[in-house]
Amino acid sequence: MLEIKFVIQNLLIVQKALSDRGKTADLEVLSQCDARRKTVLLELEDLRCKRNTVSDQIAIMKKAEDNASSLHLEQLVAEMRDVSLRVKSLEKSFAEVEEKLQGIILEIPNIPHITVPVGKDSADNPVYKTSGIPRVFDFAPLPHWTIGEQLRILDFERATRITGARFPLYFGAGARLERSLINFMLDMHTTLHGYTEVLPPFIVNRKSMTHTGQLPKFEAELFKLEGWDYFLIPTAEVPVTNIHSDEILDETILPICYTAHTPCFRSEAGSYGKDTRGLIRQHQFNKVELVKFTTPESSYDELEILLKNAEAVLKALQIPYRVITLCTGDMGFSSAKTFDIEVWMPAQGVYREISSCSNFEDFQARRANIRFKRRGRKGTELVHTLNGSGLAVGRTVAAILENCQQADGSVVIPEALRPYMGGVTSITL
RNA sequence: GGAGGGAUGGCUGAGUGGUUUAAAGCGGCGGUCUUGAAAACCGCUGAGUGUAAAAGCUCCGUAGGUUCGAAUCCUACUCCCUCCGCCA
Repeated sequence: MLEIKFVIQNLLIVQKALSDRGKTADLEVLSQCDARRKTVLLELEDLRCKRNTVSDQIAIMKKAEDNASSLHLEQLVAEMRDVSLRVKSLEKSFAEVEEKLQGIILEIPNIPHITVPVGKDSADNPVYKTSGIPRVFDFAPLPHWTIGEQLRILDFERATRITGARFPLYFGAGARLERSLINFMLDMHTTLHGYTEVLPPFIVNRKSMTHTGQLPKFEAELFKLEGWDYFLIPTAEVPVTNIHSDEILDETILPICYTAHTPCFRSEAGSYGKDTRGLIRQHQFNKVELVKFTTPESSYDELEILLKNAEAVLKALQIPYRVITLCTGDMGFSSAKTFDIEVWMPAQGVYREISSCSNFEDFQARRANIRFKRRGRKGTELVHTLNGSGLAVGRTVAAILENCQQADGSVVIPEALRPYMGGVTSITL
């Protein structure tokens, strides 16, 4: 959420940010509401002040029990009865205009950072860096779903029987590969990169979803629990960022770095027909997430570090990837700047997103009321929040299957992962 | 599911209708003393909004209600704790 005061004072900046994103918002109505809010509040505070002072007077008079002033007292009480009614009616008007204001401001996306390239969609995302050289195959590489089914470690058909389309079902070495990757990633981030491991709830309330920006605008993307105002998490970002909502943190404990493995649930509304095969686009998938809370002045340095921490996983697995900077039109609602890591998928011959690392600046912190206090300074400031996938686990399995496949149909396990696989060096039938 | 207790500032915790603008302690900041530190002592110290700075206003789990006036009384809800039952 942007600060209303900032939006009112910088209408042109916000207008440009919106159009760069290819979005619109009713800023006209917003400034009207803000003006009305001010008028109502002014009158309301005036009346409340009067009520407070006269009520104190009444208290003093009652204590004095001065009979001579009892008539005057009755008059005052009668007058205050009227004032009180007007206060109530103004409070109602205030609440109404405030609600309208909140409704608008909650649906305005974050302002892209100055370094974010302006562009319309994913075609305009510039490459930030490339790592590793795609392997040259002396046979036609198979897509991961074919490899997985041939090795009998993935079974999409039976998964459909259990639930429906777009749910995963792993067997044997496949299930173990997924589990190994989760442990491998968590171990790397906790021991090498200084993150604290967290195991959060997989179901959150409406407030938490609003804090991180999934709501109120994107409810269609979420799975909601019937009979509850609870949702399945689409990413660990939601529960982990909300760990510190409504808190005032001490400057000295920043940055706070958390890593968490959770399953993620997405309805993938509007994605019918996209990536219908394989592990790329599922309603349920595992992800290891990285979340940071930082001071405003360090958040962009921390974003670079976060990105490197995520990259380190693919580097260790020796799988080629590239990093792109998302342009204004392709960036998520809450983000000020996002890097996507895209892993090489040889069967399709394309790079596919496997991680998304973002700095939200104070956008989520303002919604979630996450502040920090500097030593020896009055007042509080909003923290900056960041997060990134480190990495999407299902997609990593897909990348390993495709990049490490052999002519005989087997898949060689990357060396770094072998200790987690009980020393297994390759998956064969 | 049944019974009872509770929710107050960064933390602990007093406060059952009005000159209390929420006591006190801890923590934090500053000072005195000291070569330095600790201890002791003194002072300052909730969050927002608003202002040039003030004043003012809001906030005692949330939402309503009663009242001239509510942390305090009433109603509903949420969450937490204890005990019983069930249970991985």
